[in-house]
Amino acid sequence: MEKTTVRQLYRETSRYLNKPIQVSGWVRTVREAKNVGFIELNDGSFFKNLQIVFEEALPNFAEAARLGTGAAITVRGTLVESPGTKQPFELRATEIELEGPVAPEYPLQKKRHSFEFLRTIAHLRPRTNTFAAVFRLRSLLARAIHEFFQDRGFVYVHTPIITGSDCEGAGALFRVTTLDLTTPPRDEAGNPDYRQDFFGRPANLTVSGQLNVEAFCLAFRNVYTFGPTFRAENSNTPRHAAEFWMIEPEMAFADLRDDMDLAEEMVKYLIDYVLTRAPEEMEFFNDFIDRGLIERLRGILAADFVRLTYTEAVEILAKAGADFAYPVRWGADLQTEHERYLTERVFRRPVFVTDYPKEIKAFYMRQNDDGRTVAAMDLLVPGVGEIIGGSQREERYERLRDRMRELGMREEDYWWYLELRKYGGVKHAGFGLGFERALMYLTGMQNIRDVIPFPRTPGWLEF
RNA sequence: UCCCCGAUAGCUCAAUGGUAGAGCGCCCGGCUGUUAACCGGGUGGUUGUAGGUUAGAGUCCUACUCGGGGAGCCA
Repeated sequence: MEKTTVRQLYRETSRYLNKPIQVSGWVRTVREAKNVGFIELNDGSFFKNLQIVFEEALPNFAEAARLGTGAAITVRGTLVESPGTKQPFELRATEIELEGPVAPEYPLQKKRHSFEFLRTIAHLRPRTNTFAAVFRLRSLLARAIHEFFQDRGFVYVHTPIITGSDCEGAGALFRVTTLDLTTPPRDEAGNPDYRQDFFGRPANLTVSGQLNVEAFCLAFRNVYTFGPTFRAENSNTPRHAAEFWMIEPEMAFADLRDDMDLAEEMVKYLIDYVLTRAPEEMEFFNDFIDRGLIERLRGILAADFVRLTYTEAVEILAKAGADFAYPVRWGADLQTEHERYLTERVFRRPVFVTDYPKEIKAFYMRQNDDGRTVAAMDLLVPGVGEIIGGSQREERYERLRDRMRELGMREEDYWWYLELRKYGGVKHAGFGLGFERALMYLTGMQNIRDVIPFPRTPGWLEF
């Protein structure tokens, strides 16, 4: 008797129909009458369930009828066409073997649970429809990202998780130490003496792999990172987590236009990839999470992304006459309400905003000839907001050094980053894509905690 | 971190400052193919935590914890 998966049964039905097969999985629900019973079985291989039919002739009919939601079983029988309308076929069982019983207090019911409750049982929630779909899509999206870049010759670089620099000052840092925090060794000034710490200096978890990946960019030409990043900010929003994953491509001999071209091509590639490869999951998101999702994503495949400068954006917003809580003013960063207005009301599609004032952007962004803006770009998408932030990098040694001095940065901390500009430095550009934000955009899920298997947020480190 | 709202049975929610309830789940029974199956019965509580006000607190007050919405920071 052939061991099969539910995925195989759905994808190659004719091969298995009217043949004896064996499946193993977890019970989603049991319905029983006096002498016939039904089990919805999910084996983890496929989004949809397999209906098991068992009748009085089954030796352990009573035991099967008492199976609880969550129990693990192996079923042998024949796959037949189903007289019911909700499934094309079903497994007529000749044998049902209990692999793992389930205690009656199993918290997952067949009815809908709130996402807030399911977060408190993160070890069980992947067994629900929504999270099975979310995390299969997460896996698929990771693969799509690698395929996109590797197919285009990009080299995957593992940048360090532990760093000695605070990279661009992008947010609060998690300190990494082996010092005894109750009685740390002290230096002459009475501060903790990091010379005696593991690395002989302060160490932190990375907030970005960008600076490191630039070194590889200037060797391999086109590179990308894809890994975890950590921000110790006390951010309590549906879009922030303390631990998240980021994709950071970097291209040599490329300017801001090339950067936007890559970002647009990538976003469209990812949409097409998940629509093609996970149709059941996407249909589920469309029906139960975000009505209109698929139509919206298809529309984006066909649309050209809008590209406008920060200065143009400010003009549009100023003329809009909308009632903003924060006034629009050249020189101030765009507020969330401004970004949403642009992408959701004015253009109704993804929007690149470029050439921001240098004062509100990072030190490494390339200074424009106007002396007051830098070659930066943010990609704003309806529903999620900022999903990508990128720039052309400052490749001119003196300009970069002077900007760092203006900002009071310690050059010696960035000696190797500056050296990249001395030894064959070329124009180059890249961006950062929040992996979870992309996943939210593609699934319609509205809280980042619900697209991370075991999310870490301020005050929450369960599991 | 700031503003607003919330926390009651395993879950989702009711309860005028006056005896803590319902639906679902779970357990038992019934039902000839079910589809969130259905029908009947039963089970189920330190009302988030710690204080306070009151003759009396789920209800009012304070702090804290966690959650939701918004903002900031950003991906």
